Amino acid sequence: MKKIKTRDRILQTSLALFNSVGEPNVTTLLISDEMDISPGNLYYHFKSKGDIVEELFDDYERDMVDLLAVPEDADISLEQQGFFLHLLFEAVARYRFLYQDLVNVLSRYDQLQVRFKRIQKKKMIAFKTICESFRRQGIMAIEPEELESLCEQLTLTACYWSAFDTLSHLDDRESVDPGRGVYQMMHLILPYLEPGHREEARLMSRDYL
Amino acid sequence: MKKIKTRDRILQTSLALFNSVGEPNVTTLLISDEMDISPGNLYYHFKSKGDIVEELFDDYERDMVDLLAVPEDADISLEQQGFFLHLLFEAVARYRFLYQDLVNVLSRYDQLQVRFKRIQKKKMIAFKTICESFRRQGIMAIEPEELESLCEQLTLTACYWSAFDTLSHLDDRESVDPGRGVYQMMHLILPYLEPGHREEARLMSRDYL
DNA sequence: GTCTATAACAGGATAGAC
DNA sequence: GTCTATCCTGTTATAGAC
Repeated sequence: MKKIKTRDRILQTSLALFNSVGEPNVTTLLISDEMDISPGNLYYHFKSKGDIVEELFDDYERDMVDLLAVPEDADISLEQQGFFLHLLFEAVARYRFLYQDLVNVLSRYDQLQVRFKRIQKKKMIAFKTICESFRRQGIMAIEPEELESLCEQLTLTACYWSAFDTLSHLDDRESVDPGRGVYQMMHLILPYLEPGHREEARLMSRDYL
Repeated sequence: MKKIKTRDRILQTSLALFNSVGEPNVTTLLISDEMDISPGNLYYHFKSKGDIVEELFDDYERDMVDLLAVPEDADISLEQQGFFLHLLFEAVARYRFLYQDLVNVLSRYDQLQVRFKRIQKKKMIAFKTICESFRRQGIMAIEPEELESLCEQLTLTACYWSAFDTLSHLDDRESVDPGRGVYQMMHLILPYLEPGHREEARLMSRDYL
């Protein structure tokens, strides 16, 4: 029953508010208000709002780098891939404020831009590695040109699905179900799987609905 | 050689600035400065910045409604579909400021939210209509479940491709090439086409690169 | 570490002269 | 229609007491 340090509570509260009403709409005053501390106290722990955003981005980056370290020449199963996608969508959902106002946020904190792009590239490479593994195992049959286009599509979808989903289905930004995203990603891959494995993957995808 | 009315120049300049640096980063002062008029003059023509955004949105909505009026039971060719996609991406690129900071913009002008969602739905229906037409003509073979997922994917891609593309490839937001987007959309459809037509579509898609 | 008060500033918007 | 000057508000950030 340890009590959480104020500094950490600020990060926690900020993340929650950013995700629910959008980073640009969250003022330092709103954060301190929500926590029942004074604005001055907030500025004792962080020298600017940007610092809070950056520290949250650090966390995001760490999570992503860990997750995207896909082994180069392992045999990845369809099931493992489903699990991977699940974790990926969860991570994205945890920091969805970044994605919801991506261009805006990156334009105001431009040190983040390079780092974000680097992560995007890592994602794309991870997808490629997985597909290559599938191909080696005879699970997938795909031409190089299609592979390129598929991986771009997977990266785009991983990036924007949650924003798209909240936009079209509900009006509150509180809860996001990663399942639909995983389902959608699997359906992108499906057509390129060998007929036998395709059925297996289709059945698996339905579990995520 | 008629001279353009100030009111229209404001709309024009605003759109250009919104697209290039993002709507939230454009102040009314920046707009008037760019046009070499006074801020007061701007407010003579529009009672608020929001009004400018709304009027631009009106244009966008009109363009979209026109474009998305796809005839229910016509036989649509692959070529017509390519042309349709081309026009769609051009329209989206013209108003890309909306998409780049979608959640943010829609949260600040909430009258737009409903209208935007309505357009999104229209897009999805247009894609469905086209696919149904392909199926009737024996160009496409697809299960209902995949059709649903494909149309969602097409809608998502139409929405976010340009933002994604500018993010990953260049650093300036001035010019957007709609071609890559069309190519990518075609490659989403490709796997569901009948083998004969698939080759035709693949060749066609390359023209857009 | 936390508070209150307030400075400093930016952006949206208005008033009134020309 | 257009200008200059100015107000108002919200937001970031700091100073100094407790």
